[in-house]
Amino acid sequence: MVMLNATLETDRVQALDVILNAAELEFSEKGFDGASMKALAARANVSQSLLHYHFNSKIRLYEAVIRTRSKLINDDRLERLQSLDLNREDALFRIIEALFQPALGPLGGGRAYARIFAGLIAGHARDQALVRECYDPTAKVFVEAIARVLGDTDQRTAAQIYQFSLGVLASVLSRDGRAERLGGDAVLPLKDGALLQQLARFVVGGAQAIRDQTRSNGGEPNHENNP
Amino acid sequence: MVMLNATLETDRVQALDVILNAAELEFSEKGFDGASMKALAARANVSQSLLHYHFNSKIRLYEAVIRTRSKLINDDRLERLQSLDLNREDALFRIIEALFQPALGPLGGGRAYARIFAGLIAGHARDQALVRECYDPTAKVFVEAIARVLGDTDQRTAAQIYQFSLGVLASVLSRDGRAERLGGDAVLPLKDGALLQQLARFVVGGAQAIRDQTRSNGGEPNHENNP
DNA sequence: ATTGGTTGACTGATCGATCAGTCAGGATAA
DNA sequence: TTATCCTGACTGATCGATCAGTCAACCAAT
Repeated sequence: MVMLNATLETDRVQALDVILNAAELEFSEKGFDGASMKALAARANVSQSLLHYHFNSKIRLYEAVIRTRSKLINDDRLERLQSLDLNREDALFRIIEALFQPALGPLGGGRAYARIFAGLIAGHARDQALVRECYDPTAKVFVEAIARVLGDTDQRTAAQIYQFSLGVLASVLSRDGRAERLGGDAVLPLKDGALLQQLARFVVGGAQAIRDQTRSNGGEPNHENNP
Repeated sequence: MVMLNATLETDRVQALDVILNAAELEFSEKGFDGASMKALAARANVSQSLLHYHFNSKIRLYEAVIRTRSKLINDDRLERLQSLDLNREDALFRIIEALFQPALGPLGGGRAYARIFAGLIAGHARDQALVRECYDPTAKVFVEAIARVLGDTDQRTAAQIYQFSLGVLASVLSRDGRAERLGGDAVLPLKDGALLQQLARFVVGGAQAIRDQTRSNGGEPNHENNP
């Protein structure tokens, strides 16, 4: 009896999560417009009406998915960042790790959230306000950390490095075996740990290259064609 | 009379192009599923039936848009690549320029094709075969060029660098002012020329960082957790 | 030069299917 | 009872696609 009640209550509490998980999968595979509430409800084993009961509309459900997942990711990101010693030699590398790891790991929703994230990078008008709300605050913290670690690098350059980094991350998140395809016949995919190392190394190398160039130009990267 | 005929003939020849241009804009703004044949036809000032008359189906029209644009971009890419001296000091930088410039310039469809391209990076199952057909051949050429220029770098690593590079490109192509937003209040967007320099510098720095690390590990980047 | 047959470009009307969303009401626990 | 959770039945709108048919241009035969 107690167990039954507990189970029922657990089921009820989990009802929203079941929907959110199904929605995350559906939106990830089909995109917002491609996903249908009917298929989504079938995936969650609930009626389509229940989706509207809990989330009112398709776009609200979509936003809920992103808010939920982005909060998990960004909380993890900030926690990792705060535990870093920014004075260390490899501080930038650690910052990039802190930025990427939460998205790559199980907290990032595995493969489920990947294409949604990549879609957000694409910058659809529909998602702009949502990105502003869910990702900009954490992004600003990381941009400042990057600027500080890179020495006298200004915010603009740091923001660009951050933008580039997210692009690199997105290219890997929604991986479909293309790199392996292009690499040749018998190429095995990297394990996740090694992939993260490779990613961070690439970004750090790129960031330092930009930093060095900017410095040698006296802080003005676009000196050409300037009036 | 002659002029009238000429005008009519010109109009008829351009009809397909008008549709393709309208489709490119519509797909870019709304995505494949978000775009409707009705709105698309209205944009091209033709009847919806004409779209099916010329292209049979929505997906075929979508494929035609990508085939057309990707051919322009890739032909330009290969032409630039072939005119390079890969033995120069800055060969890698030039390769990346050859890879990015055609997508950033007017040949890349301006802003129109940007989000379609970014969407392809996202790796939707629908687009996989199309990417294979339209982009893989040129991609392989660039991967080989990167591998050669980086010295004794294997194809796998070069393919990864290529994948990262496309991610960086995509993050910039569908730009919505986020970098400027994150960079602070009074940040002006970079001019396109300077942006390309910044992009190429970042990628080259990242590529060299990966190359150096791979070399110091004896060509095996993922030495950890390996049985 | 005028006819008649043929083709290609194009459209309006309309199809069945599917879309997101609504609503009255059942089920259940407090 | 009251409140909350949930469903089946339903709606209007919109989707991509198909259809018969219009129109102008061309070609060949007279």
